[in-house]
Amino acid sequence: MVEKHLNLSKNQKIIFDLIDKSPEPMKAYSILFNVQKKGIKAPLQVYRALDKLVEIGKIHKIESRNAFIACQNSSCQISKTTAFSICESCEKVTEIKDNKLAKYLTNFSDNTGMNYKKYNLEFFG
Amino acid sequence: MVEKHLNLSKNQKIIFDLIDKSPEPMKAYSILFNVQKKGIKAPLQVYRALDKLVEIGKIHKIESRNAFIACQNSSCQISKTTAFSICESCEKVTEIKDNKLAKYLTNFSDNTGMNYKKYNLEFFG
DNA sequence: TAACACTATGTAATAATATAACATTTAGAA
DNA sequence: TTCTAAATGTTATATTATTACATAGTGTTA
Repeated sequence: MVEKHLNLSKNQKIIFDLIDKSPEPMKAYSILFNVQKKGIKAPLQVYRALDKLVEIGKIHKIESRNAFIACQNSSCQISKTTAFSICESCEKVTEIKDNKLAKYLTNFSDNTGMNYKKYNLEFFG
Repeated sequence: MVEKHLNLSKNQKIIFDLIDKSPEPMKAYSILFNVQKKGIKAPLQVYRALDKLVEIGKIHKIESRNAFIACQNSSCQISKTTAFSICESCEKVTEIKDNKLAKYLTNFSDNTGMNYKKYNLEFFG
């Protein structure tokens, strides 16, 4: 796991480490508040690192919460297919790793015959 | 279809009609701009109507776009299970009505054995 | 009808989330 | 070294959403 973010830049490392340690999804301005002591002063610095981390699959955005969570897949890749369970009482979010579900959704064809290599699924309960 | 929004209030009707006529998802402030001539002046009036319309299932929020679309299911109900396809080039959004998909996801159990009566799925392509 | 509860509305102010524009620096490849 | 792409720093601003408080309508029921 040491090489996990060898190729991350300084700001990206700082922000990834913070999100990775957090037990719950973090919001951008909460991240900003927490990294100000490390010299990251502006929202844009946070959003740029978040964009990059999402792009390379090290974190995911929980769209319904505008919050970010570290990828919980140990062999973390550029992942365009994501699924989460979200507790509506406690706001705990867990990434769902289920190969059958992933296969089912990746192979899903809509009524036009189109299928999709990218999706985001959020379960609530 | 006449009784479709008999029980909607004035603001809810105005805003539902606008979204229903739109060929694409509408954002809250675009809605606001479009209904100002009808006397709806403030964001909160829009958000309150949107909240209610989502709650009763007449519209859905596309979370990844912060935009709202009319329910495309003719027998529109309080719907807690939603699936959409989103074109990343043209931003066209279509609601997916697929009973097998709905059944699969409604019956899905995660590794804790938990299953979920509510979900939102967004496909991108 | 009157009293009540519930839903909806109006208005102002502000909070929270996100991006545009521009200048500079760093890291790696050629 | 030179070049290029990626990353950073900074200010300002755009976009999305909520808080707080006052008022009005709607339906129920005593």
